[in-house]
Amino acid sequence: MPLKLYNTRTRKTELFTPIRDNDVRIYVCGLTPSAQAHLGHARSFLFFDLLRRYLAHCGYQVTYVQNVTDIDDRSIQRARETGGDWREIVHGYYRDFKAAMAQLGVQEPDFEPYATNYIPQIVEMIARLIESGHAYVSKDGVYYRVATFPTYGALSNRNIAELQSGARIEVDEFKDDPLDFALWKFAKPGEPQWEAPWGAGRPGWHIECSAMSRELLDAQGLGFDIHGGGADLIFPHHENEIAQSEPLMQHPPMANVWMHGGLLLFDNRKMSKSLGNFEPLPDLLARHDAQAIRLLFLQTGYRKVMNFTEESMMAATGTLQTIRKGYRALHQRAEGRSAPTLHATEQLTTAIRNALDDDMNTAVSLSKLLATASNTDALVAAHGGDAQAALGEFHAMLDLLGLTPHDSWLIVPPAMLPDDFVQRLTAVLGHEHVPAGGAPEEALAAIIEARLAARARKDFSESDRLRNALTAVGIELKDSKEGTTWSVVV
RNA sequence: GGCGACGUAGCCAAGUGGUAAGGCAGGGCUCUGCAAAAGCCCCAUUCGGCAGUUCAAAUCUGCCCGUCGCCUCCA
Repeated sequence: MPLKLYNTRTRKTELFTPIRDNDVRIYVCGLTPSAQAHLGHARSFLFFDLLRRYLAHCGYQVTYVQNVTDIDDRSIQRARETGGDWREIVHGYYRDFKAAMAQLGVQEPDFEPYATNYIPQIVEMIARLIESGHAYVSKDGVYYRVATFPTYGALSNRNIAELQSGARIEVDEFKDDPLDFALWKFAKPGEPQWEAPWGAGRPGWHIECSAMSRELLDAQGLGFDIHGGGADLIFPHHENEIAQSEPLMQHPPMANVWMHGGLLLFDNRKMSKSLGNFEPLPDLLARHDAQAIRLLFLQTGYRKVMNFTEESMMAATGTLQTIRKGYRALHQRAEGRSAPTLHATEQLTTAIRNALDDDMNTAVSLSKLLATASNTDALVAAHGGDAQAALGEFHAMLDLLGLTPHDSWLIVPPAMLPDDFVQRLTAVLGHEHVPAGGAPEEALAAIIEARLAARARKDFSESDRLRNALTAVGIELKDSKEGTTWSVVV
């Protein structure tokens, strides 16, 4: 089953066909690090990370570009407010963002261009737009003349006349038309600036993406394969990118497939910098398992608006446990086996591929994975009893979905005993089994040993008394054939 | 006002004409002294409402109700 993707440009789900044989080129609008990144950003980049993984899995050679718009009005304003340096502000937020992405298992882009490193390309593109009559120099900057691009609005399904009558477009005395947008903004005193033929200043938002995608993915102007971003970028950002790029191309469209991720709501409202209703990503990642966050997003279609709640986060955490248990069970069965003969059946792989081929239906693909995780016997049986092969397939699919198994999945993490453990234990049991001044671990070991001795002589009332005592101080015991283990109850 | 998305069990969510995936939570059973773990099983005659098309509708059409997004910086 071939891959089909929904294309915002045509408003249809279409067969995906690369422009250049096996070579797939993707440009995703990255971050403008003028504030902390939030979960909405994570959702978007997590999705494009998955898309990239899947395209690679399908055998394509993928080039993935994700830009950094490191100069914008907001970061300048922030620098003015705090008295800091705009570069430091931007780089600080970006560093946090990168760390969060790494934690979420998002692969590094092949190119991560900073807008300020492409000023010459930006200036050149603006010059060509002026030459060709698509842009004009005004008093406070250079503007794009929207009226010169007849198909403006095609991506977002709007028409120019309608937009012009819209009451919400800011009227600017230096623009010939309210729809026109800035390509270059002349610097006011004290603002960061770069030299340009029309006057020193900085690039407007939008032009950096046109210039950098051209430079890195499409020097010939033949278009590239996929352009992605959040749904809130469709208008005006992507519309403007098209207007800037396509007049200078050999063969429009700028990008064959335009893909947009649904926005994430928080408390039923859009997360946004301006509304301020979001929890910074680093804070959220400190509270929740990064893989559970990835899993949470896999459960919902990428184009759907999704509402984040603490409850759904907890559910995803539970689901992740199911997956880890399944993996652990498979791993145990596979141990000691030899000669892994993969490709025995690959039923799971086929099911997951079919789901992803259908416009990246992660919810269905995940359900296939979960059916396996909670019934590992079936997967092993499908591999003719070869647990090693079953494990290999399961592992590969987890990796494809970005839920790469970690060694820690195989062990129950050693819990930390609370600092006041001995004290609390003494309060419950006295010094009966608790050596005074001993380490918490020793005290616990002593109790466990005493209980095992009681069990050995079938003194179950004593055994239960000790279990209950430990329960009272928050320790849960588990008896198994291998011995007694404990964990801290939260 | 224009454009668009969504409304499926307690919660999340898949399903776009053939009789409701999956997860979380909940319940039952088996097994272990108890407990936990594990395994097995149950959990929507019904898809916001009302009409209509059809042999057949959660899926198509119309109207209505509700929630949200874009149209302004935003993933």
